[in-house]
Amino acid sequence: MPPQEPSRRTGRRPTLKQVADALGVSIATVSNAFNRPNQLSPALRDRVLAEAARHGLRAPDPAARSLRRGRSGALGVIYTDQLSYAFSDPAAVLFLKGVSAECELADLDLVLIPRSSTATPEETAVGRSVVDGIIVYSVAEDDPLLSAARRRGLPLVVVDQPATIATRPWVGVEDEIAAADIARHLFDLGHRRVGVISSEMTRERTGGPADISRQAAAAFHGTAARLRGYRRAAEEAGISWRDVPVIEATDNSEEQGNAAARALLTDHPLLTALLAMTDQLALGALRAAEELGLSVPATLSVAGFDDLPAAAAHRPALTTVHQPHEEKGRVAARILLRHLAGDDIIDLRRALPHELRVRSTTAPPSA
Amino acid sequence: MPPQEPSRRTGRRPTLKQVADALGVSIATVSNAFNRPNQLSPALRDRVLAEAARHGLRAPDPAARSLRRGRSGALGVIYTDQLSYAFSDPAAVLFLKGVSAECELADLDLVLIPRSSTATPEETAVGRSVVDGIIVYSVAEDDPLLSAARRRGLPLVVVDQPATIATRPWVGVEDEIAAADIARHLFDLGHRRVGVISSEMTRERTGGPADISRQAAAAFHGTAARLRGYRRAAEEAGISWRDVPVIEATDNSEEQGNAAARALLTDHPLLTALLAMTDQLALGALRAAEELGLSVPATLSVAGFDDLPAAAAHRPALTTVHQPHEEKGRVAARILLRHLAGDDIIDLRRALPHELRVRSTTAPPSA
DNA sequence: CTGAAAGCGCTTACAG
DNA sequence: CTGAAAGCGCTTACAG
Repeated sequence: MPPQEPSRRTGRRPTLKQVADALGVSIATVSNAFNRPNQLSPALRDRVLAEAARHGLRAPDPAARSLRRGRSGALGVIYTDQLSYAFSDPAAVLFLKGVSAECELADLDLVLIPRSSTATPEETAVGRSVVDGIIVYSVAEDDPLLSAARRRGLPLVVVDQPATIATRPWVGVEDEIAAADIARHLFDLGHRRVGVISSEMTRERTGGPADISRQAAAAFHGTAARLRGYRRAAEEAGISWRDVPVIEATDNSEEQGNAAARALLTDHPLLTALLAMTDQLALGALRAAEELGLSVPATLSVAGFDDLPAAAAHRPALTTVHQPHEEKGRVAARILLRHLAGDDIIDLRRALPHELRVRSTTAPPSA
Repeated sequence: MPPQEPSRRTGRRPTLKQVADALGVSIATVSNAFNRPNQLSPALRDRVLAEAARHGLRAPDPAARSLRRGRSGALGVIYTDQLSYAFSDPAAVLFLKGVSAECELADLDLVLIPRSSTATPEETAVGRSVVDGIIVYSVAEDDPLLSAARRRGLPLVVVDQPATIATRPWVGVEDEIAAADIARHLFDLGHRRVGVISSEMTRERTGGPADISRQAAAAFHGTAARLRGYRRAAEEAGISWRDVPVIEATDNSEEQGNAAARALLTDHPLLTALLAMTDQLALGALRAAEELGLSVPATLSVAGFDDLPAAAAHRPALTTVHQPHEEKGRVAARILLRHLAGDDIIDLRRALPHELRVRSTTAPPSA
């Protein structure tokens, strides 16, 4: 018995077959009119297209075409966190801008893949998206979404995480070196009592003071690498890492930076400088300093990481490490495209340059 | 002859059939193991899933599933401009945040559809995306992408444009009323010589002074409606619209606001207030005033529209009209979802509230 | 320049 | 609880 269920598609879309029947030609010819214009005479093509338009058919059905062709013309992106948070994260917005610019050039859709909010395993969402490859943006090493993406067997490019054997294509910045650079800047200025405002270390948000064992558990590559960089610079300056208080934020917001700075300054009133792991956190720390009546950089130095547009715009302008967020997005998309085209995977790794930007929130300690 | 072309799919994905054959069951059973767990015994389901995992099969092929089911589990968005510009537009970013939050709740992909950069008609991109419906965000009435989207026959919800008969579902703000409100605020303060910094009127960016005939050609609904609101308030205040100079920006950036303010102030040195059609433009005008040494609001009043986060954060804080950008995104997504579910189209229209926010950039004229 | 035929991988109502 | 069969709508290599 033929299954008689009605199509779920709203409004019953027209098909190539309807157009072919109306014209008395084969569906291959209708398909060719859309896909290989020079396979048929201009006159026939015009007739086919006119008839198709009359039926309200603008293009062959995308799902059927994707199935038959084996590719969809879309790139997927998965994000650290809930998808909607990405739009509150200026670095992510710049990154997506870069990705979208490349999609535009290649005429590819950009699919933002949410984390499933349902009770089903997080794997479902990433398993179901119609995409040719996935950009994994700043996702924790132990994220089930990442393993689901890997198991799906689609080409992947990992951004801001160390590449593993399973996913060679990679783009990022030398986080450890960059972090050491900015920490060294503070130590070179003469600071000895420095506090660190760290990003989240694991997917479970604990927050608060983070001792060495907590630091060792960091699953976010970026956090772990920057912490190592800070530590290296401290030890090179002859400062024991145990003497550097580290506080962990629960998300990348100014509010968290503000709260963390207050906590640090309360517990360690002698601190002369704050090393924030992102500009958002640094901007929050700056606000805390202002509210506390501490003048920056005279009484307190503050350094960030990222060089968001807001860093240079802030008064005083924030000393930070620049990284090319938008370019990172472009490069990630380009690598994925080359990967899809079958390029040799050896070349699919790119460390992007970073640069220390000394501005007005850092100075030698006054004490 | 069977076509022998190899599948284009990278890495030869495993299929339900392979798993079924390996186990000696039907592919229907494998499908059921994924889609209707309680259609088979737990023991068999476990065996099927284990075998599938062994083959590296996490989920049924998305394109085939979309074709067969007649729906894809994805929502599309098209934007006014090049897709990558959306990420430089704070209002668009907030809007997308709202859309993505709803996608997350409904476990749907969010597909950002680019404009084709190739020579092919702009219609190709929007014709090919695998989506169940499309959100048309702030697109000009005469945009070919909009007509392409309409012709595709997919459910559409139009945002920030007037709804036409062809696309009833609609979300937006009462632009004309909101614009009249803020203009009236200026006139009530006693301003008589007011200049307008307008957003683009048509898809072709001309820029520069815009006389009444140019204004009448405005194809962007938001621009046209706000202009009408300004005009109404001016005329209610007994001011002839002909005496109100209007300058048109070529994009929604602070740079354009700065340049437009300078041009306006150069040609009309007696202006006591500037009415900017967006906060971005207003922020640029504020910068121009600062660079020109005009004190705000003592010498010059400036008003915006949108109430971006940067408006309240600016010193002095910008007087503007608040509109709920993120909420607009949420509502657009919800309406589309209800539309897809077959809800009565009558209810699918929502005007969102706006609110005048008087802050510190407006005051009575000093002259 | 045009068409017949195979098949992309899946889901579903129904029979057993 | 499990399977046979139909068919979603299309594209392609090839024959004519």
